[in-house]
Amino acid sequence: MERNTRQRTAIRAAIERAGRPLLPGEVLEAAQREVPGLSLATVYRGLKTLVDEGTITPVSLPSEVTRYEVAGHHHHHFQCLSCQRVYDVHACPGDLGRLAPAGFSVESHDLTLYGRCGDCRPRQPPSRTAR
Amino acid sequence: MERNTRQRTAIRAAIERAGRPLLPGEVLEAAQREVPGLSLATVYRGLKTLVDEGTITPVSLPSEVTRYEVAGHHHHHFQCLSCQRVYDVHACPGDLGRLAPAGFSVESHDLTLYGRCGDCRPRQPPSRTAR
DNA sequence: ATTCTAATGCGAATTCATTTTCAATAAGGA
DNA sequence: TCCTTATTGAAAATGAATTCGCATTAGAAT
Repeated sequence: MERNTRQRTAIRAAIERAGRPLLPGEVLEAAQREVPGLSLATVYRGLKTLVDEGTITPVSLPSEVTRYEVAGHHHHHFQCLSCQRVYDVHACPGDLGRLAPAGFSVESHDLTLYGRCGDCRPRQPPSRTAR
Repeated sequence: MERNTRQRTAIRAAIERAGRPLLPGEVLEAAQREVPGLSLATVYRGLKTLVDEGTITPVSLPSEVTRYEVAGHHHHHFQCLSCQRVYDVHACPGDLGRLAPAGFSVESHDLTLYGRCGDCRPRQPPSRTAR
């Protein structure tokens, strides 16, 4: 039977706190604040368990290692071109079936936006007249 | 200086003929019809050269090995859930910047549709009355 | 408290796409 | 045709992510 260990709890908590998809390494770093000795192998084992029980879902973006986030409803992602972090986008263009070639049926879609996140976007420099 | 070898020509031709992004292995298989002894290492070398000279572009989809297709304008992709082949989608929902969280700036986007391609979609079964 | 065994930490081992090494081959200019 | 060297095939080597082996630890049921 499955046990509640400190490490697995820390892994789950790290992902819930983040509110965005985390890389295995990011999960390790975050969860180590709670369980210092935590190892990467245990993170992988924990991620697998949490995915199996439906608590979290894998998030795969082009050319990126799979991240993990709390399982939930359909949404998309935004990746910052500067810090590479991934954020949820709770909006969806919807009805994209019409874009597919004739004779093809569309069942789902993935959308990734790229740009600068709030932290990495350069602040609006003060205008000359505003000084 | 760069030489025109049979193998590199076959690699380029295979990608042009396909009209869709190909995996290195698919390029190998297709180009071997022209150059039977062709090796995968040479395919990788050829792909690199063709990317560098701007003839082809890499196509990366979530959880998928990078494919290659003839370089061209902005478009998206469709992956068949049955045969895993990838097709071009020459349509775009456009203006997705509004979907991003406030304070984020969007520079580009990737969209992948999933479903059944023309070859894999089950034919409309004849209706009972049509028999 | 005792017991059973799932879970962990660590390092070694895998996996698999891609790259490199190296001797042999073949473009293509002279 | 001859020569230089880019290119190739085959096999070995990489590199990075993920998994596994195993002795040890620690949940949690009794």
